[in-house]
Amino acid sequence: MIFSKSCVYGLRASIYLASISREKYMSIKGLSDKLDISFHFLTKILQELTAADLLESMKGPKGGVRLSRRGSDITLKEVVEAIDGPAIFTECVLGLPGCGHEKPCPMHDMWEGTRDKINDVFTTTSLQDMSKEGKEKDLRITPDGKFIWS
Amino acid sequence: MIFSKSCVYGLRASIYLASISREKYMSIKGLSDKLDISFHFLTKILQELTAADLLESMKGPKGGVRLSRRGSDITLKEVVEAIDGPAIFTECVLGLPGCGHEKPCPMHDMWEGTRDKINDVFTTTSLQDMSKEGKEKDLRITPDGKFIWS
DNA sequence: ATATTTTAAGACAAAATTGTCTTAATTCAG
DNA sequence: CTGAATTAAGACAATTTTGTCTTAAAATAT
Repeated sequence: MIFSKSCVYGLRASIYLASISREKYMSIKGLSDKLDISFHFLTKILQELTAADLLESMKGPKGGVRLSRRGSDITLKEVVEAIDGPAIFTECVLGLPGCGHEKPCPMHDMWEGTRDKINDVFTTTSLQDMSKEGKEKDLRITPDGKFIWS
Repeated sequence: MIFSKSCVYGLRASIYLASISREKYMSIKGLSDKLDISFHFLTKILQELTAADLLESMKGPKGGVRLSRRGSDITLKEVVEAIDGPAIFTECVLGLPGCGHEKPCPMHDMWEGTRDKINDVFTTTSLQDMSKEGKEKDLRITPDGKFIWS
């Protein structure tokens, strides 16, 4: 899998959050029900996004999480980096430290262009782009078909 | 990391094998020393490549492993698929089963082009391409600088 | 034939990831 | 102020990945 499960869950949750009002907080329990993800596990993942200042959280009744900025202003790359780190956007395929233009590995040249493309699409795509796409076309963001955007 | 460690080790080993004579078998011990990979772990990985008919193995003195076809005729994709499976070349970023043109997820369109590009470069690049690149330019395929192609 | 070298196979251990649970801290409602 | 709802934090368990070790099987050389 290209991203860890944590990262996929983080993407699903943040894309969904971009589809609802940013005024109110949404409870993690509500999110975990909606997205069919274990509540406690999702809590831990969202804490990472909160620590990365992509989400804001609030305790107590009426508490929950919400995007800290407009969905149009948060890129998919930011979410991925907050959870899986920057490796996918920067790292050598063979995992060689310091691999780069100066000191490449044999796969460097064939991979660099593709890696840059991955970086590009994740940098230029916002959470809002994804939530809009999903909501307008009524696409699912969970394995089962039960998910609804409303 | 984009590929599992097993997969990276398998790539390093098969690229190296493409740089030497296909007549003789190279012992896994020799490979593991050269590539600085645990002997037993590498053995298991190479068994997967042998099971996938990318390598041939021979027991006993003078035994070892060698490419089962010319290095120019084995793609990087075959090696990756034999170890990590086809997911990276086919799978949805959000991990949704059945995600595709018919039944996409919100990320499908933005990802498909990049995924196809990954598929392309791994399909059109052979083990020989990589070993030639590495040998001619004397590039490393291990983290330390001790590796030598000769 | 026998001993040596080497891969094959699989049990086992360690580490990382994924998932669960409990307790504490904070916020809101009455 | 008190109680209920909710996130924060971290201990713990399960699973997967990574790595090690032992024994068996096969091939070579003498």
